[in-house]
Amino acid sequence: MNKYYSITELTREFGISTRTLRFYEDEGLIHPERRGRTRLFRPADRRLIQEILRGRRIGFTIAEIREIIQVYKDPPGELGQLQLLMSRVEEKREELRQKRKDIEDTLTELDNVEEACLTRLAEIGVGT
Amino acid sequence: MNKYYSITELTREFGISTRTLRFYEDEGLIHPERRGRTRLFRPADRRLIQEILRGRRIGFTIAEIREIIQVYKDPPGELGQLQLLMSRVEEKREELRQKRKDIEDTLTELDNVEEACLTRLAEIGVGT
DNA sequence: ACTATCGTTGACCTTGACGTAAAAGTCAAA
DNA sequence: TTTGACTTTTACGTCAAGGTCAACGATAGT
Repeated sequence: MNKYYSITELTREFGISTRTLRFYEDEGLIHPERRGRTRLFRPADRRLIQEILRGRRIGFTIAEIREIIQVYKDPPGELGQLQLLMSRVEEKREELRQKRKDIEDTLTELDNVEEACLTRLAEIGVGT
Repeated sequence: MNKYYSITELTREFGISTRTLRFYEDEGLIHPERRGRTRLFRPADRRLIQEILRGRRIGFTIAEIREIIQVYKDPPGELGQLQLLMSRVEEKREELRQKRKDIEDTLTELDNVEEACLTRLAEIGVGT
């Protein structure tokens, strides 16, 4: 009893549009099955979509996401390709570490904003 | 002796184009001084640009960045505005925390990719 | 005087990631 | 059988964030 998800089922779950999922298929990120013309998504497709959306949230482009998926599907066998891949992976990691630091800095900045707001609220609250 | 930075000085430092800085001025993010028509950037402008770029790296839109700058320049005095601001800040924080988690998950995933690469390299190395 | 380098404005162009609308097929419930 | 909810494809539209190009001014070096 292989479970299938319909397209709208998934759009509801993930808060995206059908256009987005069809677009991702056009872009070669996903390959749902078909019954006639209708798309049928299996659990594996669903998990892949989750990963795509995670990539999207952290700012990867469609092309980058496609590349990552490719690597998972069939990792390069040739030496030069492997070395190239590893150096690109290292680049990405550095980028992500920078991004994480940016986020942490911004989070503490938001702490300050919040504190300033609370102070202000207290002032106003006292004044009335 | 108030130091000034020229536009190209900053583009070189930050790896962006003059178009980008002029665009940011058009968008009201920065307000460099002028001598005639030429823009003169002061250290404060430079620091602001750094923060703008940090916002950009973590995926904030121009509009969001402008909003944040606004809050810093003059925090709202009215109660309702303050409460609105605080709830929006809380939203952003949640978004950033999610993003941070996404990044951490992806970083460990990249660890795995790298390891797989190394294994593969060893195989190839041994095979030849 | 000529050339380089750096600066300006203004206008249109491009790219990514979808949105939206048209026209039509499928299937279940009332 | 008609309505409603779902699905499809094709195709043009949009929006953000700049890129690119033209035409020009100021300044410095040779």
